[in-house]
Amino acid sequence: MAAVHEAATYKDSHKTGALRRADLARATGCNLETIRYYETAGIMPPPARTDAGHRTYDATDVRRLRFVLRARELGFSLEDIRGLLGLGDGALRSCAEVKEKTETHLADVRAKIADLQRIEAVLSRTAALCGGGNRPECPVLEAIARA
Amino acid sequence: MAAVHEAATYKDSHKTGALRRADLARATGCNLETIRYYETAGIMPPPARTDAGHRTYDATDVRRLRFVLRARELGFSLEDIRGLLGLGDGALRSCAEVKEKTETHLADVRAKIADLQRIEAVLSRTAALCGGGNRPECPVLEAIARA
DNA sequence: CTACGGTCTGTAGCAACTACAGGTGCAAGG
DNA sequence: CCTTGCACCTGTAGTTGCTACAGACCGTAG
Repeated sequence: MAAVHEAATYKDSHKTGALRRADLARATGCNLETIRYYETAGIMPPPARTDAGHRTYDATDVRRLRFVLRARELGFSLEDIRGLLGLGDGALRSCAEVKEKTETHLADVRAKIADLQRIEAVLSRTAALCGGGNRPECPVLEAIARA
Repeated sequence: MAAVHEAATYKDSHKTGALRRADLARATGCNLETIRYYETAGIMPPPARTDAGHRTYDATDVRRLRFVLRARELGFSLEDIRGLLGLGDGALRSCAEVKEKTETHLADVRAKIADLQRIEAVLSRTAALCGGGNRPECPVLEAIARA
């Protein structure tokens, strides 16, 4: 009675609260096409469809997609995430795997930070060489070449 | 006369000291196929060829490729590198461009470091939650979900 | 009834390589 | 002389994680 603006706008065949692909995208901040991509990539399950073949999502999908996007932000690969989502594994064994994956990934992240810090040092030293003056040769290029 | 092991092993048509693709790869640590890729990508110039069509390189190519690989290690894109290699520009204008590119890139690197440090903090906090015990639910997954 | 917007599918494109298939050339060993 | 075996040639497909487009449908509002 109260839900006038939600009612009967998208076929009777799904209950109130069902989301279209664009709704899921808006709800999560995910790109529209990425949702379909995640489906083919086995990250999101094949959703229910309306009679017309349109995908419908619910709150569970929103939670799952938010989890995925967050894990991506943290730098986990889709492969990792497939593991984290634990496709039909026993919970106890999974838990150890999750911890291992997290720690492996943490080590990767730390290594990457160290790399970038070395790079940062080289670049900032290098950029400082060029005072913007009109020297005959570019000290930046020479620094890179000579590294 | 003295250069027995180098002499006449790879056609007379090139001088002593000419390098084959594999030699260039070895001299620079670059992957064999990447050299060809850099050629099509406009990073390395099309090299001279033997009568049989085999590519030949020299010391200039070694220097150029080393420069490219070093710049890649520092995180410059191929696009950037094309710019750094300055395709036929005047040197003075180029120099300012090099400085600008370097500083832009430096800012990118710093931003990436900051991102990764945030990620590192989240991951290490998260991993610490799981003591390896046999809790019913995985605290790592919940931490990611709830972020 | 028609226009417009959302959805559907499949496919191509991006970076920056990497790798393989199928063909040729070339030098040395038997 | 022939064969073996390697290095090289080309073109093309695969990788990761998306993003975007074309062309066809559907469904609702005016």
